[in-house]
Amino acid sequence: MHLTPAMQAFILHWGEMGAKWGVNRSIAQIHALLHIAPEPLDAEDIAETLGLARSNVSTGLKELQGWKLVKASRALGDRRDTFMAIQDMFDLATAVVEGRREREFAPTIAALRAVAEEAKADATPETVKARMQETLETMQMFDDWYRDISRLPRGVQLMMLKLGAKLARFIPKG
Amino acid sequence: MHLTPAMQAFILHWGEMGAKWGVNRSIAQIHALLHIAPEPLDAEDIAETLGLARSNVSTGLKELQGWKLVKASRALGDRRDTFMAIQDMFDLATAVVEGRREREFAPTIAALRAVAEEAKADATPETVKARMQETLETMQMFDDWYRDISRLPRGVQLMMLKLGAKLARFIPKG
DNA sequence: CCGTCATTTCTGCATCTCCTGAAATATCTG
DNA sequence: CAGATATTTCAGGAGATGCAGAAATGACGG
Repeated sequence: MHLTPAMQAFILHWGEMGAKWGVNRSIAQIHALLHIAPEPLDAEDIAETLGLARSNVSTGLKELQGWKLVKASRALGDRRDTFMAIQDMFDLATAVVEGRREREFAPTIAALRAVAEEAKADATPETVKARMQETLETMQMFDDWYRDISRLPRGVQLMMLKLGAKLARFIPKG
Repeated sequence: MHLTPAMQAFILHWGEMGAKWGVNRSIAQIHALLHIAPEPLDAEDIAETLGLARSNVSTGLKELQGWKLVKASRALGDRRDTFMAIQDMFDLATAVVEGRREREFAPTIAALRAVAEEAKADATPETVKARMQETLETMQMFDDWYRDISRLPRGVQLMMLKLGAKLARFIPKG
């Protein structure tokens, strides 16, 4: 697939952003390419376009599918897969947040909960135990909030986003 | 400073979490230690406790101060700095989010805006330009939302968090 | 202005991550 | 089942990151 300079720049920036957030740069670039691509691409095409080894693209695509950011499909009577990124930006954001929550945030909360429990048994000072507990509770509060919100219908979520700070007006006092 | 097994475990998990989110593991550990420490620690103490080179602790502390997660202070008539992490968990979360927005999210939006502009001039296909535009607008929407919310008083923010999905009830229809 | 103590910068090395190309495996066709 | 095509796995190497220790810089007291 031919890339115009602007498309190259887009992919580059997307890759940078990924790198800063702990995502492999190449994988982020593959995602960027699929994100702007008007039609599904096959792995070979991606490898050529981005100048990556075919094998890498394979691994990257697998990972992106694991995050549910990319879907594979195969045209009838074709032998190779073609790949497409989630189209809707809101769905994309949801998938990313949900993925990170599930794989990184939730397990950390669970681990810290166990640690806080362990602290009760060993010689950990009271003040430290209290800090751990507070940490845990706040993280849990954020997690609960996210899970609450994520269950709402998309339309309501969008509304809340667009209302932004104005929402505060409708909050019951006290 | 002596670490009980639970404290060690806490620091380890905090470090792991940091690593997954693109933060240097040692730096995350330094932060974890300061986070649970009941009183301010000096750099020497941190280095010993975590088994890091003194120089690395220095760099790490500088970075943590840059993120406004840690404050340095010096007792009157003392020659060495002591360090303390933000105490309130909500303040911590705010500092992290604000830091990332400022350094990583906002610059990316700006870069993508420039790219979208560039795309108008070069041979980028219409569909691709549209995708870029949509991407930009959604990212901007999230950013606007965050900036809106971040300006509200802490009490209101807490209220919104605790209300969670129930907030949807107060959203005006339409 | 010199000595002490603390901090920071810098250099080289160890480790880890990531990528490539080759080999192995899987899938489909005739 | 043999051949063709696509995908995945894997071992090795290149490059990036992170760390320790040495050297340089800075701050303060006398």
